[in-house]
Amino acid sequence: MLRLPKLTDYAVVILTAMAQMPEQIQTTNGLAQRTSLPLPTVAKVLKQLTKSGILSALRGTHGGYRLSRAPTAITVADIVVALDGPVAVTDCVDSQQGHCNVENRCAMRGQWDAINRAIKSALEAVTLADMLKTQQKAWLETEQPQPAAQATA
Amino acid sequence: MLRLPKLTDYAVVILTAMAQMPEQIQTTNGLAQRTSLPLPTVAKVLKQLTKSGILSALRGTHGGYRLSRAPTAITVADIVVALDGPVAVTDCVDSQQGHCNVENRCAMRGQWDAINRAIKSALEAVTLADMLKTQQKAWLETEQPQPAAQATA
DNA sequence: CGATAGCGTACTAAATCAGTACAGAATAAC
DNA sequence: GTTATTCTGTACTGATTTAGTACGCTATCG
Repeated sequence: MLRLPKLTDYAVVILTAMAQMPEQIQTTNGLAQRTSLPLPTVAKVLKQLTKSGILSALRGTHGGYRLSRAPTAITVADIVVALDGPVAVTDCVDSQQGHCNVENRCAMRGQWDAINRAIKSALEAVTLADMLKTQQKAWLETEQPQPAAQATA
Repeated sequence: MLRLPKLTDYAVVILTAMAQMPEQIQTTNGLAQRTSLPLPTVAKVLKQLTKSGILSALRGTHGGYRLSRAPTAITVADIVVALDGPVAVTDCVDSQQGHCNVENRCAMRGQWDAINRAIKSALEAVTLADMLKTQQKAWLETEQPQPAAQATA
Protein backbone atom coordinates (compact mmCIF):
# COMPACT_ATOMS: atom_id res chain seq x y z
CA MET A 1 0.00 0.00 0.00
CA LEU A 2 0.87 3.64 0.08
CA ARG A 3 2.25 2.88 -3.32
CA LEU A 4 4.38 5.40 -5.06
CA PRO A 5 3.48 5.86 -8.73
CA LYS A 6 5.68 3.81 -11.03
CA LEU A 7 6.96 6.86 -12.85
CA THR A 8 8.38 8.16 -9.61
CA ASP A 9 10.30 4.97 -9.14
CA TYR A 10 11.56 5.24 -12.70
CA ALA A 11 12.71 8.76 -11.98
CA VAL A 12 14.86 7.52 -9.13
CA VAL A 13 16.36 4.83 -11.32
CA ILE A 14 17.09 7.26 -14.12
CA LEU A 15 18.59 9.88 -11.84
CA THR A 16 20.76 7.30 -10.14
CA ALA A 17 22.07 6.31 -13.56
CA MET A 18 22.80 9.97 -14.33
CA ALA A 19 24.49 10.47 -10.99
CA GLN A 20 27.13 7.95 -11.99
CA MET A 21 28.55 10.67 -14.24
CA PRO A 22 27.15 13.88 -12.83
CA GLU A 23 28.99 16.24 -15.16
CA GLN A 24 28.22 14.41 -18.37
CA ILE A 25 25.47 15.50 -20.72
CA GLN A 26 23.27 12.48 -21.39
CA THR A 27 20.65 11.88 -24.03
CA THR A 28 17.21 10.39 -23.54
CA ASN A 29 18.16 7.53 -25.79
CA GLY A 30 21.33 6.65 -23.92
CA LEU A 31 19.56 6.71 -20.57
CA ALA A 32 16.74 4.54 -21.88
CA GLN A 33 19.29 1.96 -22.94
CA ARG A 34 21.27 2.05 -19.74
CA THR A 35 18.17 1.68 -17.59
CA SER A 36 16.34 -0.75 -19.90
CA LEU A 37 13.26 1.42 -19.64
CA PRO A 38 11.07 2.28 -22.64
CA LEU A 39 12.26 5.39 -24.45
CA PRO A 40 8.99 7.41 -24.40
CA THR A 41 8.61 6.83 -20.73
CA VAL A 42 12.12 7.98 -20.02
CA ALA A 43 11.50 11.05 -22.13
CA LYS A 44 8.39 11.86 -20.14
CA VAL A 45 10.16 11.55 -16.82
CA LEU A 46 13.12 13.64 -17.96
CA LYS A 47 10.83 16.42 -19.14
CA GLN A 48 9.05 16.48 -15.82
CA LEU A 49 12.29 16.55 -13.88
CA THR A 50 13.50 19.44 -16.02
CA LYS A 51 10.37 21.44 -15.37
CA SER A 52 10.96 21.01 -11.65
CA GLY A 53 14.52 22.21 -11.94
CA ILE A 54 16.25 18.99 -10.95
CA LEU A 55 17.69 18.61 -14.44
CA SER A 56 18.97 21.11 -16.97
CA ALA A 57 18.25 20.49 -20.64
CA LEU A 58 20.43 21.41 -23.58
CA ARG A 59 18.85 21.34 -26.99
CA GLY A 60 20.48 20.95 -30.36
CA THR A 61 22.78 18.46 -31.97
CA HIS A 62 24.86 17.55 -28.98
CA GLY A 63 22.20 18.30 -26.45
CA GLY A 64 20.83 16.22 -23.64
CA TYR A 65 20.24 16.41 -19.92
CA ARG A 66 22.44 17.04 -16.92
CA LEU A 67 21.86 17.23 -13.16
CA SER A 68 21.33 20.82 -12.05
CA ARG A 69 22.74 20.14 -8.60
CA ALA A 70 25.18 17.73 -7.01
CA PRO A 71 23.77 14.27 -6.18
CA THR A 72 24.19 15.11 -2.50
CA ALA A 73 21.82 18.03 -2.92
CA ILE A 74 19.00 16.06 -4.53
CA THR A 75 16.72 14.23 -2.10
CA VAL A 76 14.11 11.58 -2.73
CA ALA A 77 11.58 14.11 -1.52
CA ASP A 78 12.61 16.43 -4.36
CA ILE A 79 12.01 13.67 -6.87
CA VAL A 80 8.66 12.66 -5.40
CA VAL A 81 7.46 16.24 -5.33
CA ALA A 82 8.63 16.78 -8.91
CA LEU A 83 6.63 13.83 -10.20
CA ASP A 84 3.59 13.70 -7.93
CA GLY A 85 3.28 17.08 -6.32
CA PRO A 86 3.36 17.89 -2.62
CA VAL A 87 3.31 15.08 -0.08
CA ALA A 88 -0.20 14.70 1.35
CA VAL A 89 -1.63 11.41 2.50
CA THR A 90 -5.21 12.64 2.63
CA ASP A 91 -6.91 15.61 1.04
CA CYS A 92 -9.61 15.70 3.67
CA VAL A 93 -11.49 13.44 1.27
CA ASP A 94 -13.85 15.92 -0.31
CA SER A 95 -12.04 19.19 -0.23
CA GLN A 96 -13.94 20.40 -3.29
CA GLN A 97 -17.15 20.60 -1.29
CA GLY A 98 -16.15 23.56 0.78
CA HIS A 99 -15.74 21.74 4.05
CA CYS A 100 -16.26 18.11 4.88
CA ASN A 101 -19.84 16.97 5.05
CA VAL A 102 -18.89 14.41 7.62
CA GLU A 103 -19.38 15.89 11.02
CA ASN A 104 -15.93 15.92 12.51
CA ARG A 105 -13.64 14.60 9.85
CA CYS A 106 -11.70 17.81 9.25
CA ALA A 107 -10.99 17.93 12.93
CA MET A 108 -8.46 15.19 12.47
CA ARG A 109 -6.32 17.15 10.06
CA GLY A 110 -3.91 18.01 12.82
CA GLN A 111 -2.84 14.41 13.23
CA TRP A 112 -2.64 13.81 9.50
CA ASP A 113 -0.43 16.85 9.10
CA ALA A 114 1.95 15.41 11.65
CA ILE A 115 2.06 12.15 9.73
CA ASN A 116 2.65 13.97 6.48
CA ARG A 117 5.52 15.90 7.95
CA ALA A 118 7.11 12.73 9.28
CA ILE A 119 6.90 11.08 5.88
CA LYS A 120 8.36 14.12 4.21
CA SER A 121 11.28 14.12 6.60
CA ALA A 122 11.95 10.49 5.83
CA LEU A 123 12.05 11.24 2.13
CA GLU A 124 14.26 14.26 2.64
CA ALA A 125 16.77 12.25 4.62
CA VAL A 126 17.83 10.19 1.62
CA THR A 127 19.78 11.79 -1.22
CA LEU A 128 20.67 10.61 -4.69
CA ALA A 129 24.21 10.18 -3.49
CA ASP A 130 23.00 7.76 -0.79
CA MET A 131 21.12 5.76 -3.39
CA LEU A 132 24.19 5.58 -5.57
CA LYS A 133 26.41 4.49 -2.71
CA THR A 134 24.04 1.71 -1.66
CA GLN A 135 23.77 0.55 -5.22
CA GLN A 136 27.50 0.42 -5.79
CA LYS A 137 28.08 -1.38 -2.54
CA ALA A 138 25.50 -4.03 -3.46
CA TRP A 139 27.11 -4.38 -6.85
CA LEU A 140 30.53 -4.93 -5.33
CA GLU A 141 29.20 -7.57 -2.96
CA THR A 142 27.40 -9.44 -5.71
CA GLU A 143 29.97 -9.35 -8.47
CA GLN A 144 33.17 -9.51 -6.43
CA PRO A 145 32.92 -12.07 -3.58
CA GLN A 146 36.28 -11.08 -2.04
CA PRO A 147 35.90 -7.71 -0.29
CA ALA A 148 39.08 -5.74 -0.73
CA ALA A 149 38.42 -2.10 0.06
CA GLN A 150 35.55 -2.52 2.51
CA ALA A 151 36.48 -1.92 6.08
CA THR A 152 33.17 -0.52 7.34
CA ALA A 153 30.98 -3.48 6.44
CA MET B 1 0.67 12.39 -3.87
CA LEU B 2 1.35 9.30 -1.88
CA ARG B 3 -2.38 9.20 -1.60
CA LEU B 4 -3.98 6.85 0.83
CA PRO B 5 -7.00 5.01 -0.59
CA LYS B 6 -10.28 6.65 0.32
CA LEU B 7 -11.52 3.56 2.13
CA THR B 8 -8.61 3.83 4.53
CA ASP B 9 -9.60 7.34 5.37
CA TYR B 10 -13.17 6.20 5.88
CA ALA B 11 -11.90 3.52 8.23
CA VAL B 12 -10.25 6.14 10.41
CA VAL B 13 -13.43 8.19 10.47
CA ILE B 14 -15.57 5.21 11.37
CA LEU B 15 -13.22 3.98 14.06
CA THR B 16 -13.02 7.42 15.58
CA ALA B 17 -16.78 7.45 15.77
CA MET B 18 -16.74 4.07 17.47
CA ALA B 19 -14.05 5.15 19.88
CA GLN B 20 -16.41 7.73 21.30
CA MET B 21 -18.18 4.85 23.01
CA PRO B 22 -15.63 2.07 23.06
CA GLU B 23 -17.68 -0.43 25.05
CA GLN B 24 -20.86 -0.05 23.08
CA ILE B 25 -21.90 -2.52 20.40
CA GLN B 26 -22.67 -0.53 17.28
CA THR B 27 -24.48 -1.53 14.11
CA THR B 28 -23.42 -0.86 10.55
CA ASN B 29 -26.51 1.20 10.07
CA GLY B 30 -25.97 3.39 13.08
CA LEU B 31 -22.38 4.08 12.15
CA ALA B 32 -23.32 4.92 8.58
CA GLN B 33 -25.75 7.50 9.89
CA ARG B 34 -23.37 9.01 12.40
CA THR B 35 -20.57 9.33 9.86
CA SER B 36 -22.81 10.31 6.91
CA LEU B 37 -21.06 7.68 4.81
CA PRO B 38 -22.96 5.34 2.44
CA LEU B 39 -24.11 2.18 4.18
CA PRO B 40 -22.59 -0.41 1.82
CA THR B 41 -19.22 1.29 2.04
CA VAL B 42 -19.33 1.33 5.81
CA ALA B 43 -20.25 -2.36 5.78
CA LYS B 44 -17.28 -3.14 3.57
CA VAL B 45 -14.85 -1.30 5.78
CA LEU B 46 -16.21 -2.87 8.97
CA LYS B 47 -15.85 -6.35 7.49
CA GLN B 48 -12.28 -5.70 6.57
CA LEU B 49 -11.46 -4.31 9.99
CA THR B 50 -13.01 -7.36 11.61
CA LYS B 51 -10.93 -9.71 9.49
CA SER B 52 -7.83 -7.91 10.67
CA GLY B 53 -8.85 -8.24 14.29
CA ILE B 54 -9.30 -4.55 15.03
CA LEU B 55 -13.02 -5.06 15.53
CA SER B 56 -15.04 -7.90 17.00
CA ALA B 57 -18.33 -8.77 15.36
CA LEU B 58 -21.45 -10.06 17.07
CA ARG B 59 -24.14 -11.54 14.87
CA GLY B 60 -27.81 -11.89 15.53
CA THR B 61 -30.62 -9.64 16.58
CA HIS B 62 -28.74 -7.30 18.85
CA GLY B 63 -25.44 -7.79 17.13
CA GLY B 64 -22.99 -5.28 15.77
CA TYR B 65 -19.36 -4.33 16.03
CA ARG B 66 -17.12 -3.34 18.88
CA LEU B 67 -13.47 -2.35 19.21
CA SER B 68 -11.33 -5.36 20.11
CA ARG B 69 -8.77 -3.21 21.89
CA ALA B 70 -8.69 0.09 23.68
CA PRO B 71 -8.41 3.17 21.44
CA THR B 72 -4.94 3.78 22.84
CA ALA B 73 -3.86 0.39 21.51
CA ILE B 74 -5.00 0.94 17.93
CA THR B 75 -2.60 2.88 15.75
CA VAL B 76 -3.09 4.45 12.36
CA ALA B 77 -0.56 1.92 11.09
CA ASP B 78 -2.88 -0.89 12.19
CA ILE B 79 -5.72 0.63 10.24
CA VAL B 80 -3.66 1.24 7.12
CA VAL B 81 -2.29 -2.30 7.18
CA ALA B 82 -5.78 -3.71 7.70
CA LEU B 83 -7.14 -1.97 4.64
CA ASP B 84 -4.20 -1.82 2.25
CA GLY B 85 -1.77 -4.45 3.38
CA PRO B 86 1.80 -3.94 4.53
CA VAL B 87 3.42 -0.54 4.11
CA ALA B 88 5.71 -0.59 1.07
CA VAL B 89 6.35 2.42 -1.09
CA THR B 90 7.85 0.40 -3.94
CA ASP B 91 7.62 -3.25 -4.84
CA CYS B 92 10.87 -3.17 -6.77
CA VAL B 93 8.65 -2.39 -9.76
CA ASP B 94 8.51 -5.80 -11.44
CA SER B 95 8.86 -8.29 -8.65
CA GLN B 96 6.94 -10.88 -10.63
CA GLN B 97 9.81 -11.27 -13.07
CA GLY B 98 12.13 -13.02 -10.68
CA HIS B 99 14.55 -10.18 -10.20
CA CYS B 100 14.56 -6.74 -11.73
CA ASN B 101 15.51 -6.58 -15.37
CA VAL B 102 16.97 -3.16 -14.82
CA GLU B 103 20.63 -3.50 -14.07
CA ASN B 104 20.94 -2.14 -10.57
CA ARG B 105 17.49 -1.24 -9.50
CA CYS B 106 17.16 -3.83 -6.77
CA ALA B 107 20.37 -2.54 -5.31
CA MET B 108 18.50 0.47 -4.02
CA ARG B 109 16.12 -1.53 -1.90
CA GLY B 110 18.17 -0.80 1.18
CA GLN B 111 17.35 2.88 1.04
CA TRP B 112 13.72 2.27 0.24
CA ASP B 113 13.42 -0.04 3.20
CA ALA B 114 14.73 2.69 5.44
CA ILE B 115 12.13 5.06 4.05
CA ASN B 116 9.39 2.48 4.52
CA ARG B 117 10.38 1.95 8.12
CA ALA B 118 10.33 5.66 8.78
CA ILE B 119 6.86 5.98 7.33
CA LYS B 120 5.63 3.04 9.33
CA SER B 121 6.98 4.57 12.52
CA ALA B 122 5.14 7.77 11.77
CA LEU B 123 1.91 5.87 11.34
CA GLU B 124 2.50 3.86 14.48
CA ALA B 125 3.04 6.97 16.53
CA VAL B 126 -0.57 8.08 16.22
CA THR B 127 -3.34 6.14 17.95
CA LEU B 128 -7.09 6.26 17.66
CA ALA B 129 -7.15 7.92 21.05
CA ASP B 130 -4.95 10.73 19.70
CA MET B 131 -7.30 11.19 16.77
CA LEU B 132 -10.27 11.36 19.09
CA LYS B 133 -8.61 13.88 21.36
CA THR B 134 -7.66 16.19 18.48
CA GLN B 135 -11.14 15.95 17.11
CA GLN B 136 -12.84 16.75 20.39
CA LYS B 137 -10.52 19.65 21.02
CA ALA B 138 -11.29 21.09 17.59
CA TRP B 139 -14.96 20.61 18.19
CA LEU B 140 -14.79 22.44 21.51
CA GLU B 141 -12.95 25.35 19.94
CA THR B 142 -15.42 25.64 17.09
CA GLU B 143 -18.71 25.15 18.85
CA GLN B 144 -17.95 26.65 22.23
CA PRO B 145 -15.92 29.86 21.97
CA GLN B 146 -15.37 30.14 25.71
CA PRO B 147 -12.89 27.49 26.87
CA ALA B 148 -13.85 26.28 30.28
CA ALA B 149 -12.11 23.00 31.06
CA GLN B 150 -9.00 23.45 28.96
CA ALA B 151 -5.91 24.12 30.98
CA THR B 152 -3.35 22.47 28.74
CA ALA B 153 -4.08 24.46 25.60
C1' DC C 1 19.32 24.46 -44.48
C1' DG C 2 19.25 19.89 -42.71
C1' DA C 3 20.03 16.79 -38.91
C1' DT C 4 19.69 16.05 -34.04
C1' DA C 5 17.63 16.40 -29.60
C1' DG C 6 14.51 18.40 -26.37
C1' DC C 7 9.35 20.50 -25.62
C1' DG C 8 4.50 20.40 -25.22
C1' DT C 9 0.09 18.68 -25.70
C1' DA C 10 -3.33 15.49 -26.51
C1' DC C 11 -4.97 10.93 -26.85
C1' DT C 12 -5.55 5.89 -25.81
C1' DA C 13 -5.22 1.90 -23.06
C1' DA C 14 -4.59 -0.41 -18.84
C1' DA C 15 -4.83 -0.93 -14.01
C1' DT C 16 -6.70 0.25 -9.76
C1' DC C 17 -10.22 1.53 -6.69
C1' DA C 18 -14.81 2.60 -5.09
C1' DG C 19 -19.23 1.25 -4.91
C1' DT C 20 -23.16 -2.20 -5.42
C1' DA C 21 -25.65 -6.44 -5.26
C1' DC C 22 -26.97 -10.68 -3.59
C1' DA C 23 -27.04 -15.19 -1.51
C1' DG C 24 -25.50 -17.38 2.91
C1' DA C 25 -24.76 -18.16 8.02
C1' DA C 26 -25.28 -17.08 12.93
C1' DT C 27 -27.95 -15.39 16.86
C1' DA C 28 -31.86 -13.93 19.58
C1' DA C 29 -36.73 -13.24 20.20
C1' DC C 30 -41.23 -15.01 20.01
C1' DG D 1 -38.64 -23.94 15.50
C1' DT D 2 -39.70 -20.20 12.85
C1' DT D 3 -38.79 -15.49 11.97
C1' DA D 4 -36.36 -11.22 12.12
C1' DT D 5 -31.95 -9.17 12.49
C1' DT D 6 -27.24 -8.49 11.56
C1' DC D 7 -22.87 -9.96 10.05
C1' DT D 8 -20.07 -12.82 6.00
C1' DG D 9 -18.33 -13.62 1.61
C1' DT D 10 -17.90 -13.21 -3.16
C1' DA D 11 -18.59 -11.36 -7.47
C1' DC D 12 -19.68 -7.67 -10.57
C1' DT D 13 -19.90 -2.98 -12.48
C1' DG D 14 -18.57 1.71 -13.08
C1' DA D 15 -15.49 5.47 -12.35
C1' DT D 16 -11.08 7.39 -11.61
C1' DT D 17 -6.33 7.41 -12.02
C1' DT D 18 -2.09 6.25 -14.10
C1' DA D 19 0.90 4.59 -17.65
C1' DG D 20 2.12 4.65 -22.16
C1' DT D 21 2.06 6.52 -27.09
C1' DA D 22 1.89 9.71 -30.89
C1' DC D 23 2.80 13.74 -33.21
C1' DG D 24 3.94 18.33 -34.39
C1' DC D 25 7.00 22.31 -32.70
C1' DT D 26 11.32 24.67 -31.28
C1' DA D 27 16.19 25.19 -30.61
C1' DT D 28 21.10 24.31 -31.67
C1' DC D 29 24.99 22.71 -34.31
C1' DG D 30 27.46 21.71 -38.52
